[in-house]
Amino acid sequence: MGVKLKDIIEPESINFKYLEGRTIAIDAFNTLYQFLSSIRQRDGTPLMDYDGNITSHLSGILYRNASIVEKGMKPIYIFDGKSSQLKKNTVDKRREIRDESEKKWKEALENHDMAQAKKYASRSAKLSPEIIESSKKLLDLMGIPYIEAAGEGEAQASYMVQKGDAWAVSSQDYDCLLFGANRVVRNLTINSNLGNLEFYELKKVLEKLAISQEDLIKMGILIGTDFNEGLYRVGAKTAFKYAKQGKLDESIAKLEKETNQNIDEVIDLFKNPNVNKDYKIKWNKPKTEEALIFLCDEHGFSEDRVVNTFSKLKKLDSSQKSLEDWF
DNA sequence: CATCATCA
DNA sequence: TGATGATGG
Repeated sequence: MGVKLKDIIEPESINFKYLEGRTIAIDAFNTLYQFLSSIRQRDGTPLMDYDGNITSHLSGILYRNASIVEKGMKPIYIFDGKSSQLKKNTVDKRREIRDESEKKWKEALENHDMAQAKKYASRSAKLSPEIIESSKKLLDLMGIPYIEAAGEGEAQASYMVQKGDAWAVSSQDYDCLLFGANRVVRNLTINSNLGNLEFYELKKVLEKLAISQEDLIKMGILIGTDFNEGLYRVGAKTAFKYAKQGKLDESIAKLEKETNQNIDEVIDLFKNPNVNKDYKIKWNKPKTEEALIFLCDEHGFSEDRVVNTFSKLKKLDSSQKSLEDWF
């Protein structure tokens, strides 16, 4: 879910042209959840191969990345590492909702209510180890690099933008702004070019609100993050009001007292996140033959489609120098 | 979600 | 040619 900052920050509207030639650090778990929840049939059944393995995520990765690369962007995927103990409540709550949704999905199917079935099926999506492994394998075959975060994927991606190794983070969550990512892209989907491709520049966000990065972190904490419960009935607007009134610290103190949480730990998690600083990024030549075995032979994809889609990946091969590298 | 076929 | 709905795996 992430921190709900939407009500106080205005996105810039951009198009793909703006992202051409840019390295985009994509939050892998965030993206995989989107694919798994939305790439489904009308009754909510995900795409599957003959053996019953879920393949929705492979479909999403294949087609979206081919398009991203064709448009001249350079994607890197960032996978979550070990999640913080502070996130335990959030993780537990999500699992509960998932399990509940799975039951409701089956109930809806028995009642032949397809709309409800689809709704609850999408909420029941979960990332199994097989899904994560097969996603990494496909990225590899496409020549797209991925990195394992030490902790939170968003923290790692944000660090990489700060270092200049990526130009922006792509994630649906606003948490990256708390982690200090200079640039964040939302809604990076193929059909987002007309209208809803959102762009946030942290520096401009802070300037416009006239607050510091630390203020933003504290506001996020008052609203509630994956790592702490927020103050009751405090959303983005109220938190911003507190910032303007100079009441952030007293509100944090109140939160600590009322909910018995150590907020210093949460602030530290955002300011000094656990990140992997030793990573390398390299785009490789796509392995089309191997991909055909993996996707078509093993997972039932159409050969024509895979061949056609892989032909869009040519730009990625860093051994093939592009024009700008020559000058 | 992304692609494809179809229809105006 | 672009909007719409079914299909993909």
